[in-house]
Amino acid sequence: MSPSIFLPLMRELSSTYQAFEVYSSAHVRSLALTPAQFDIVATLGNTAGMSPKELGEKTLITKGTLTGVVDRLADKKLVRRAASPSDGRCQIIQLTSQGEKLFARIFPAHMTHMERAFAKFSPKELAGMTANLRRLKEAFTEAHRSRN
Amino acid sequence: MSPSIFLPLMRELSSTYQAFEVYSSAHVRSLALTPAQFDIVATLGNTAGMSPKELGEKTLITKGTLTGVVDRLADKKLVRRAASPSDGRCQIIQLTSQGEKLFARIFPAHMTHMERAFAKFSPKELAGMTANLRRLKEAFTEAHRSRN
DNA sequence: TTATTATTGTTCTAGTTAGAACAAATATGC
DNA sequence: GCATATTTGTTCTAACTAGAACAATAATAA
Repeated sequence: MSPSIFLPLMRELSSTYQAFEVYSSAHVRSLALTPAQFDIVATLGNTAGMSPKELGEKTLITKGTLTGVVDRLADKKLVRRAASPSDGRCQIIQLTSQGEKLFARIFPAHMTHMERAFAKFSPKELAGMTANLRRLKEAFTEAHRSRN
Repeated sequence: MSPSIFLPLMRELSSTYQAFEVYSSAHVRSLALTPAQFDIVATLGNTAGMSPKELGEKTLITKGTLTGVVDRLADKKLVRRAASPSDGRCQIIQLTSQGEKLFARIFPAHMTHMERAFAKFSPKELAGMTANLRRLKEAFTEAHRSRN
């Protein structure tokens, strides 16, 4: 297969994700959070908390990075670390009441911001794009798993 | 519009791009380059060189970042900065002969690596996904341009 | 039990990232 | 022509990033 067949898709995936990040993070920054910090707050919202491992899986932030992001949120008193009762290695990270208040204020606002970009698509189109991306993701995952 | 309509697409775009990066960068790193460095070398390959501005536009690396990436490639003697004859503010960045040799060796190898992930899709499917992503990108770009 | 292995989270390093402030050079408006 | 505005690339800062090494804890196997 010639690269000319799939190179445009590679480029388009990168530039589309980049455009998404630019649009999303401009708003997130105006709320005095970094994109990574927003992801953590959004993921912890409306939950009883979760371990760093689970949090990293949901937000796609690797564990070495996660330690620092959670540190900074803890400095801001938005998040708290508690020991897991059942496993001495684990923690439970949860929003403080201040963090919950922030979540309640900014999460709906961010959804409203993002909605503007999707307004031109029908639910069916959105579902179709989602399904296509999922297949593409699985192709990368599978190729990565079965590499030499 | 409820976020439940577009949130899955946001998540899928992020996770698909992440899976792409993981698969691609595992190979790039085995070639002793970072993903950003590989992008620069790949973009300069088979050209007479270009300004940092143009290089940044093609690779989606912002100018502040680009200075450092080019510095490190110049330290490795893979890239050279020359003054533009027509514009005193501009430079021309080009591959050294060592950089060209590296490009000739690793670019085809990386394409072969990437091809494995796309093998299961028909050219028509790839073109369809590319077109969908382009529409999505334009929606983000348009929403960003017309933000208050 | 006891030894080995795996998991969890932190630390460390090198690098990337965006954004803002800045200096130099060019372009524009009058 | 001259003052002003824009463009270009560097520098600076704060933060994120992945990957590897590490210590503590837990799970498994003998």
